[in-house]
Amino acid sequence: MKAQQDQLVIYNSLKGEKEPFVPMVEGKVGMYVCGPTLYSEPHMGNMRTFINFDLIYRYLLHLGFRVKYVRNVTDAGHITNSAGQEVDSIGVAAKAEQLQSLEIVYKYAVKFQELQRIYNMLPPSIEPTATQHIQEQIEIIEQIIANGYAYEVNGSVYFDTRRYMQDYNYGILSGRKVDELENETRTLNAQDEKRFFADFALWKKANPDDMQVWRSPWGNGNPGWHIECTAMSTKYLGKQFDIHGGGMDLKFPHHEDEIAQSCGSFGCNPARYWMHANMLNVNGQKMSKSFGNYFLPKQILDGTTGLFEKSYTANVVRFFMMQAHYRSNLDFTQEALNASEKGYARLIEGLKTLENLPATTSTFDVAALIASFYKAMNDDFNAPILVANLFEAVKQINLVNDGNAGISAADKSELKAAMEVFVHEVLGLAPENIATETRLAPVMDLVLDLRQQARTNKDWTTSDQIRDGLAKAGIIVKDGKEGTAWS
RNA sequence: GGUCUCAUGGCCGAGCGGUUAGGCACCGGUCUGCAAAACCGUCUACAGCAGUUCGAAUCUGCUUGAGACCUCCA
Repeated sequence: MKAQQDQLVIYNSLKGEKEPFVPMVEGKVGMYVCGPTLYSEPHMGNMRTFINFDLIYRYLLHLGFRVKYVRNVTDAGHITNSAGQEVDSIGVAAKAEQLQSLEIVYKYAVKFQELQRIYNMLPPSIEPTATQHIQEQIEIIEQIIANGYAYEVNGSVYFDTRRYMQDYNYGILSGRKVDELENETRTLNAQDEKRFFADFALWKKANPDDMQVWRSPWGNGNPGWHIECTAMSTKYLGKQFDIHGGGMDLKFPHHEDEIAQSCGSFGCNPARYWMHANMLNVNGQKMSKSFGNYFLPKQILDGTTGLFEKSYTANVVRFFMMQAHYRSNLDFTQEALNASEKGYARLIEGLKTLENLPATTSTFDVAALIASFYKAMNDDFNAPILVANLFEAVKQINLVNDGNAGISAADKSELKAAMEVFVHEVLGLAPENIATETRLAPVMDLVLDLRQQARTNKDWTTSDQIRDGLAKAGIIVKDGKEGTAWS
């Protein structure tokens, strides 16, 4: 695996190009990913980012890296809404549901955990929350002030962007230049307090109706939106670590400000590789709460999105996502989902067929095929290419199955092992639940036996009655050369 | 308005100067009581216009269209 580790290339948003991945400590990876804000149930778009980083995490683990994967949970914070007003989203949700902030957070945290299980995401090494790290945030703010890159005004603390720009490059990640940023003349509460429009809050003085308030050297208040990630990534991964990830939409201002905070307090960019996952689209537009074009991850499983005629399993949804690169937009359409459903079935069938293949002599290069799996993933986690290569394997498997190709016993077991690893462990497609099948099998044997009797007697009415009845129950009967199968 | 990204066959999507990516649909075939499913085969596209090159989906310029960010967002 060491050899494969050395082949890994990652697209670094910081430089805008792919580069060989060289971890700070050989064989180890520190990775931080911005998690959800728990004021509502994460929608499918949110999930795509987490599923993509789950893929990345899984492949790093497969390569043998010891990965420390930290993904935070935002359960506090003073933030601004689309109208430019300061709103504590969690507080708003809490008031709307007549609950305390912590109840809201916990409620959605439980849902998020459930979704992670359903979509077969590996739990991160640590899932720290903002409210558990108020002290750490305060300490970093103090350090930034001490270094001269922040100032206090009336119980709030702001990052001094102009001062910072004398020593560092603000905009290094997003490519933004401050003098090109439009100086919006919005009437923000904080506008008067800021020395410069591009300054951002590190600490906000409490409002009278705030549901959550913390004590600080500057009085009661709330931490700014960006500082929690700096505090938690530093605490668990150090002042500098290997990979920082998140959604594309966090690039600016969130990640830009994280860099500023780290440079402003410790003098270094927190991460060596910045990775950004692209958005999930519905009808060509980003899925988001504000557009209202979102649906929940569970709705697609029970067919209640209102967008699609039928439901899809979590594996199909995940497979669908794996067929697009993490840096590309992905359009969620029924036709595409149906295509994935069938493609997924073909892949899994191929895997089953492989097990029962007769061993002869190999007529195709199994080693090269397996190498192609690695080559795809080593090229910036190119899952779509991996999937294409897996289908190439399926094609060969079917050819062997039809007697038009051959595979040796040794190659067969190697291919089987490799495919199972890439399908289940790397792509994270959960093995189908065989427990249900095991329990149902005797019943199905009986039913299909009765149907076979009817067919032998050319009693097509009874035969089709059984077939259609099972179809209604979601069980598809397949008549083949060697008997009848079901699924 | 500023910054940036993208435009690929019926659909979804890889592609990073020279190989039919792949999946689904369609069509043809094998199988089948009929179906379905499965399997095999077929389908050779790169928004438009110029340019660079022996050669461009791939590089450059312009045009048109779409999207993201600039404000909470994964």
